Amino acid sequence: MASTWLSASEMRAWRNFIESVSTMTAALEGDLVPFGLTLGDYEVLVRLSEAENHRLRMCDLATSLQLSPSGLTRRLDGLVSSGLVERVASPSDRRVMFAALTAAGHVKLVEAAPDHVASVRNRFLKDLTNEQVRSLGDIFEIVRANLTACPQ
Amino acid sequence: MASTWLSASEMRAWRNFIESVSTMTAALEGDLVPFGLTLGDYEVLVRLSEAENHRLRMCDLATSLQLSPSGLTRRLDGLVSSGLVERVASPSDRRVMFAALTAAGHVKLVEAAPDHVASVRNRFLKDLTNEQVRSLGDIFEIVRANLTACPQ
DNA sequence: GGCAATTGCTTGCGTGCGCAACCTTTCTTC
DNA sequence: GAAGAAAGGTTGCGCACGCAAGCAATTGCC
Repeated sequence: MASTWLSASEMRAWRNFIESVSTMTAALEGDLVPFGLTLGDYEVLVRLSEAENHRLRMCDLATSLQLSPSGLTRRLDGLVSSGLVERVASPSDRRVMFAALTAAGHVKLVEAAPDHVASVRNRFLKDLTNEQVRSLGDIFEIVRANLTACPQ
Repeated sequence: MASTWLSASEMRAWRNFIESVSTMTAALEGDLVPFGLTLGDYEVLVRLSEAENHRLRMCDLATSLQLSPSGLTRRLDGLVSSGLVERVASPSDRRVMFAALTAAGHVKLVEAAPDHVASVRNRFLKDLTNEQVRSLGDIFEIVRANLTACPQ
């Protein structure tokens, strides 16, 4: 059961999964090009739109996006120069910067979201039964829990 | 059913999935560091080891890895200078180059494989039931089929 | 209260990769 | 068989990101 090799079933799951991930990511990325957005950019907009006052501390945003601090700084540079996000200094702690959604950023998100959602459905969920979608949720909830529990 | 938004179940599947992917990739990558290998490098060694005569044409390897031609050229540069892979000119078609596993490359793969497999199991499959693993295989087989069928 | 440790963010550097341009070899078409 | 099209690989360039170092502000400890 727990041999040093993968069983046929495990192998099948792993290979199909790995293969799907890269292809799907590329497809989702491509679907966002018409909006001038990267998948990464889109994620930023989503997190900010869900946050209180449409703003988040850089470090919180970074961990939420699983991005290094420098990575987030650079990604934000792009979004700021596109006018979708702005940096706001915190009055209470002068070390921290907030990333804040601008009006234009909110508009852009509202504009792109339906397409992106359709994209997720088309590229990912389309041919799955409700039962399979539910199962998917269960499975990756377990995987996620396991990953966060892991000693790294 | 096919609204412009994701149902709760779809949302759960999507979010857990997306979150898991990046974390898991980082973890698998980290587990290979002791061997001086990248996940990408490891994939190259696997493909070559499975190929006839332990060699593949660059272009075939590139598509198999979902990598651009230039991307593969660079990745191979690294593996060649590590001595794990060598470039072999094709006698029959002088445009093509083979990427061929060296003896050292084979040794390295045999050395790293058990750890990597354990890594996949620990980070991914560990807490899943056999039924869930089977289901995972089913699901991503469908997803893969859908993705390859998609107009891009 | 003052000095170290910590936290938060940014910058310099290196790496990996895609795209476009390029060269070479082979295939196609007449 | 010669000219154009296509296929296979590599190189120049740019971009995104991680790591280590650095700087500023805050917290902790005595």
